Order: sequence, then structure tokens, then C-alpha cells
Amino acid sequence: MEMEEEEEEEEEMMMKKTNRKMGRSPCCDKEVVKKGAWSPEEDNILVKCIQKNGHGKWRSLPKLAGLPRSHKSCRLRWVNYLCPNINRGPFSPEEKRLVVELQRVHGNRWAKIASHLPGRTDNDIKNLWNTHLKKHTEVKKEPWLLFGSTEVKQEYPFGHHTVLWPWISARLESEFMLPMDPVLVSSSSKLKPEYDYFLRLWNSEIGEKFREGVVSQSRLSQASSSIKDESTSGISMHIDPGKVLNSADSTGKQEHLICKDIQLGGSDYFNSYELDGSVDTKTQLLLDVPDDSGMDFLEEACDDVSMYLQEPI
DNA sequence: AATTGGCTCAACCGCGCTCCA
DNA sequence: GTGGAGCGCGGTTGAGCCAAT
Repeated sequence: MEMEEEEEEEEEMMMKKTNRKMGRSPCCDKEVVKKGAWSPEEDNILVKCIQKNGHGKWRSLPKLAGLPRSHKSCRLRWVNYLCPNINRGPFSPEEKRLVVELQRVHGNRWAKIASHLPGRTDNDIKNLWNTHLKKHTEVKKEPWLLFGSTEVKQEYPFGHHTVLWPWISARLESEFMLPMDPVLVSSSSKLKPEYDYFLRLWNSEIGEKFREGVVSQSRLSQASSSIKDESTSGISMHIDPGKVLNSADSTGKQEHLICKDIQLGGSDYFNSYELDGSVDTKTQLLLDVPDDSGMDFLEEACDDVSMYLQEPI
């Protein structure tokens, strides 16, 4: 049995070497392969084969397992269904909210989104989006449309503006990733216009108070259960002086951003950052956005947050 | 009871990227 | 530099299920 497998592996190696020189071998897709739903027997064979040989060599796996399936089909079956890490339960409201926020940030990059949701596959998320969440596309594009909705009033009883914080946090988390790309660091002009706007919002008095925990933990938890706090300051940080990033603001002025490694307090998604340098406390600065930027709703959010911060806790 | 329409989700298809000879 | 192999990803399809008519 083992001898046979060794011979097969050797044959596989020989085929690989030969194919390098003789062009593409007949793809298994073109052979007679079984399509359609997988039977429990096939699942069993695939799982046993992967447990024995590991996954990664998808091309050779169908032959190894003796399955009349394409390597793509085998991979898909494992990745989307048989992998033991997969969470096959229904999506929680929190997961749905996260998918919506991440879709807003990343677009239809389902694999990227799935990487933020342990146990969920890109296919699951894609299906969730197409079947449940797509109808909210307009709201996704224009979050201020959430203002006043019954759902938001129920979920954000302390002010509908708070619905924006998870969204803003998600944007920041994503946008701050951009300068970490060496290409982008060396060419900040490639940064998206919105990037600077979100930085300034986060860098504002309001953002500062938000970070410092003026918005108390209890309220934060109601504003977004995605953001977990460990201390009264709301966010626990560790400074990494090695990560000093540059970005240009709308005037071309360079700001230095010190990226901090954040203790997430239970959330592995919402990283947070604090800005070092010229902290502009004027809320008006936030509103200095072109009319066609699509960010006008933030003006209302800023007003709401300002009023909110003055409310007794 | 039969039909229809909508919904869900597993699976397929094809494109594009990366690696390597 | 070029082209093939291998793989991952996103879009799409279609079978099965279920509720409404």
C-alpha cells in the first residue's frame, strides 16, 4: 500500500518535471470527472486523504485519494465545507454587522473579509451578502441613511450618530493599513482622498475624546459592541516607535503618524491608532471637504457627537 | 393537492496572480 | 524575459427547500 503511494508520488514528481519541459499536461478538468453534490463517502475519502497527506497539493490530491473529482472541486469541498475550523452555524447579528462594515471598507473582497471572521469562509460571506445584506447596499454606501431608522434607534439608544463610530473605526483600520505598504509609504499621493478625511476626523477633538474614553465604556458598548475596552481609557495601547508613518494631508503638509500596537480587549478586528503631531482641535476642519466627496453626513455626525459629549453621563 | 415563486447555499467556471524553470 | 503550473478568488449557476397561492 505504502509502496504504491510512494510510486504514485514518484510518478507525480516525474510528471511535474516532465511537464516543465513538455508543456501543460492534460488538465483533470478535461478528463471525465464527477460533478455535482458530494456524497458522504466521497467526503470521508477526502477527509481521510487530507488528514494523512495534508492539504496544499491539490493538483495531486484527487489521484492520491482515488477520487474522480477535479482538484478544484476537492479544494473547494475542503475549504468551504469539510475543514474542521468552519463555523456552520447561523451568522450572529454582530457578524452580519461586521460583514456590512467590512464590505463597505473592502468591497467584494470576500476572502479579505472572511479573514476577519474566524470560522467563516469567503463563500459563506459571499452568500450571506448576496442573499441577506445586499439589499442594504444603499445604506452601506450612505451610512447617514441609517439616521432615524427604527433599527438604529433600538440598537443605538444613546444617539444615532454612534452608529457611525464602528464604521469610522473600520475605515480607519483599513486606511491605516495603506501606509504600511512600502509602495504607498514612498508615494503618499496614491492615498485615497477619503483617507485624509478620516484621519482628520479621528484626529479631531471629538475623536480624541472618543479615544480617551469620554464616551464611557458603557456607552461605547452600546455604540458598538465590536469595540471592546480594557480600561477606563477605552483603549489600551502599546507604542511601537519603529512604525512612524508619513501621510500627506489635503494641504500637502506632512503629518507623522505613530502607529501603535493595540490591545484589542477581546476584539481581533478593531485596531485603533493615535496620531502624533499637529492635532487640530477645530471641528470645522472636519467639515472642510469638497461638496462632492460624499462625506457630508459626517458634518451631522460631528454635531451630534459634540452634543452627545455634553450630555451628563 | 398541485403549482409557483422566492430563497438558500453548495458547487462550478473562468480569470488573474505568483512561482518557477 | 517568457511561458506553463498551481492555486486562490470572485461571479454565477442550479438543485433543493419552503411558503404562498
